[in-house]
Amino acid sequence: MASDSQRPKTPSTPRAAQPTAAAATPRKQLMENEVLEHATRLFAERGFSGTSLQDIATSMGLKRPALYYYFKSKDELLDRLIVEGVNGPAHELAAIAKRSDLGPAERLHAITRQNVKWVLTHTDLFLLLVKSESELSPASAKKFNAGRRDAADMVAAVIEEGVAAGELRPVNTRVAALSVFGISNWTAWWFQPGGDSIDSVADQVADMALASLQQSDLAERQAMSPRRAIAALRQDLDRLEQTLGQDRSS
Amino acid sequence: MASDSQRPKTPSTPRAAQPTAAAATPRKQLMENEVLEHATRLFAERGFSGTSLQDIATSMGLKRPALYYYFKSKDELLDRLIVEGVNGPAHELAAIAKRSDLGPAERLHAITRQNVKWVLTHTDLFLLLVKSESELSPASAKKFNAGRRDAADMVAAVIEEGVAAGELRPVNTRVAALSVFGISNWTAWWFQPGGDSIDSVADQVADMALASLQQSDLAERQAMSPRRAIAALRQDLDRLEQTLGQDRSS
DNA sequence: CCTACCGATCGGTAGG
DNA sequence: CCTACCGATCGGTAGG
Repeated sequence: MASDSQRPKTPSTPRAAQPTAAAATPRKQLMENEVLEHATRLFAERGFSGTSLQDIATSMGLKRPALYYYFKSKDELLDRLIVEGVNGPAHELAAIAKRSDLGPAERLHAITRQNVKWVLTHTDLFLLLVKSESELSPASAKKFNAGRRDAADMVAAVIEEGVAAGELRPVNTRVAALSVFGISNWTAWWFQPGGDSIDSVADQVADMALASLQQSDLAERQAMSPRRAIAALRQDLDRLEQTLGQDRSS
Repeated sequence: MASDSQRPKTPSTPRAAQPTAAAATPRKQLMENEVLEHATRLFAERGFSGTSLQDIATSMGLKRPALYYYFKSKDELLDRLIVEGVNGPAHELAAIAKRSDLGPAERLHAITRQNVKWVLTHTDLFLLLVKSESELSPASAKKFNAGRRDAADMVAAVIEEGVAAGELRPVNTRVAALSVFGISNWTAWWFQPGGDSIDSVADQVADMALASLQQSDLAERQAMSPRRAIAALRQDLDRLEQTLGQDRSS
C-alpha cells in the first residue's frame, strides 16, 4: 500500500480517541460538511437551478469533478440538505407542544419563539427549502410535505386546546396555525444581523403571534360567570383606587 | 408601404372604437400578454433559472425562437413581470393608508385585508418575485427593494399612529410592520382554492394581524383616567346584571 | 413565426 | 482530488 503524505497517520492503537464509528473517516466527513455548507449558502442565494456545481467548487477552491468524490450527483446533494432541514426543527417543536407544565397559550408562545430562533439560526437552509421545493426528488418532496403538515397539525392542536380552555379566541385552527408560521417564517426575509438580536426578534414575534389569538378581556368578560364578574369588578375598583391615590385632590 | 395580411385592417376612420393608442396593435399585444402569463406561472413553479424558454414555448405550442418576436431576451421577460409585481399592489395600499375616515387600527386591518387579497389573486406573480429576487437585473432589483421598503414604511407609519392614539400596543414599528407582511404573504404558500374563500381568509388574517398589535383592554384600563375607569365599571355592572338576568335564581 | 445554426455551459464519467 | 472528455441543453441569432 502506498503511503499518503497528505494524510497524517492515525495512532496504531485503533481505540485511541475514537468513541464513535463516525470518527473513523474524519477527513472525508469534514470535507463533506464543508461542501454542504457552501452548497446551502449558494442554493439559498441563487436557487438550486441557478447554482452550478462549478459555482460550489469554485467557492471552495476545488475543481468541479472533485465534488463527485463526496456526492453521487447534484440531486443527492440537495436531498441531503432537505433531510437536515425537515428533521432539524421538528423534535424541538414537538417537545414544547407536549410540555404539561405550560398552558396552551404559553406553549403557543414558546413554539413561536423557538420557530423564529430556528429560522434565524438556519436562514440559508430555510430559504433553500422554500425556494427549491419544486426541484426536490419525489422521495424528498414527500418527506418535506409530511414534515410541514405535521408541524402545522401540531400547532393547530395546541391552538385548539387553547380555544377549549378559553385562553384563545375561537378561530379556524388551520388558518391560525399557518398564520403563526407565516409571521415566524417571514423573519428570514427581513432579519438584519446588525439590528435587534435574534432573541429579541423572537420575543417580539412570539408576543404578536400569541396576542393575535389571545382571548380579549372584553370577550372573556362577556362570557363570564357571576362569581368571576364580581372578581373582575373588584379588580377594576382596585385599579380606580390606585389611580385616584396618585392624585388625591380629584 | 407593404400591406400586412396577418393584421386585420382597421376602419379608415381612425376615431372608430379606438379610445387609446394601446389598441393600435391588438394582435401582438394579446400574444405578449399570453407569453407573460405562461412565463409567470412557470417561473413561479420552477424558478427563473429552472425554467427554459423552451418550457415556455412548448407550453404555448410554439417553437422557442418565436418568443424573440415578442421579447429581446429572457431577462427582459423577467423584468417586465417584476415591474408589474412591484407597481400592482402599491397604489391600493397607499390609498388605504391615507383614508381619513378610518382610525389607524381600522386602516391597519384594511391594509392587511387588501394585501392578502392581492397575494391570493396574484399568487404566481408574488411567488415569482420572492423566488427570483436574486436573479433580477440591477435596475429591477433596485425598483423591487424600493417598493418593498416603501410598503413597509407605510405600514410602520400607520402602526406608529395607532400607538400614539392608544389604539395599538407600544412596539418596535419596523418589526411589527414586517410581521404584518409575514402573516399576509405566507398565505401564498398554504391557500387552497378548494377551502375557505379568498375573502374569508383575508378577513381572518386581517383580524389576527390587528389583534396581534391591538391594545388589550387590561392595559388600556391600567392607564385609564378616573372618569373612564368609572365608565368601565358601569359597563362591567351592566354585563353582570345581564348575566344574572339570564338566571334569576342565583 | 419557422428552420437551422452558434458558442457557452450544464451535469456527469473515465482514468489515473 | 486532477485532466480530459462526453452528450444534452442553454440563451440567442441569421435569414427568411
